[in-house]
Amino acid sequence: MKTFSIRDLRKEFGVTARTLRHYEEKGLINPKRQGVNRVFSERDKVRLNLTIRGKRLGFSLEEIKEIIDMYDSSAPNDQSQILHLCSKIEKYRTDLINKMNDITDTLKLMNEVEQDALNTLATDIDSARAVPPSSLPLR
Amino acid sequence: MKTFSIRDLRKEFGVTARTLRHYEEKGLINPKRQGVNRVFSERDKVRLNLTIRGKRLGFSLEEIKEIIDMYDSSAPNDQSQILHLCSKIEKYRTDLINKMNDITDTLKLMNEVEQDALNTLATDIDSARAVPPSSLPLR
DNA sequence: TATAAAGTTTACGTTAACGTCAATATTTTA
DNA sequence: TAAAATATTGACGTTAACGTAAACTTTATA
Repeated sequence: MKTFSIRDLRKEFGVTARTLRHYEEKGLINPKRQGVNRVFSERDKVRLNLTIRGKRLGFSLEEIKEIIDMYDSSAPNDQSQILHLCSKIEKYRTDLINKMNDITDTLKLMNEVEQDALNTLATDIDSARAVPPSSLPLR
Repeated sequence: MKTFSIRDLRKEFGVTARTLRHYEEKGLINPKRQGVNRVFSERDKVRLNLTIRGKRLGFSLEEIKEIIDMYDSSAPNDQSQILHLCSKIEKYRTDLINKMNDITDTLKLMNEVEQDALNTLATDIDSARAVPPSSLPLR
């Protein structure tokens, strides 16, 4: 199994060592040790990726841990735990769908604003054409 | 023009008075005054809505201000300002599209986890059926 | 083998986004 | 008109998510 140093992860993910240690403290990643040094696994990389993705979506580290713990461990056997898992999924699913709608609404608005701006630009250019420099008074 | 008290907004948006004052300090809303009391306009409500939407998407108040200032003011006339506006829109657009992809990826993962869990549940039920109570030894 | 480079722990610092409390003013209701 | 409710301005407190600096150990390199 491949392993990675803290330097590897810093470079690959563009985060600081402090951030990685912080994520370890919060249980988001779980590097092994060689003596005192941290040794990261492929699993750590996957979880780090999911963590960064979660951050982009505005989730707290606590929420992110709950989410990636869900699909990290294999499906639970206990029936009540399965139902609990499903209800958590349902919760985050509606949250994500809401965010999705927020995004499409925002994109629409931005398109309108952009069109407005570009129209103004086009009008400016047209009116500049209508009065070419040669027709301007020479002072 | 309709106006609204701080109480109105608190109730309608489920935020505290402190939050509204904070948003005012940051320039996200701009209530007028009647004496010392704040009087909010329809425009304030729109901007508050956009602020809350921005927060759901994980933007900072500073970013949110930049965004809603974009489509709050009418299209600028100055050509360089129009281009500047368009580049800002482009920046946020790619950001939003990235978030969109993050969301769809996350939803896919969650669907898989849920299916796994539900399959486990179904298998449990089936195996329970395969050995009906009547066929169990009576102690 | 001296020395630089990389990693570790400990612990205090910082920033954003409000929370909370005190003191005061105003406004509404009994 | 007295009491209760609502609002305002400070101003300090809090939490999350790291930043930063010191002191030290280990590892790699000249």
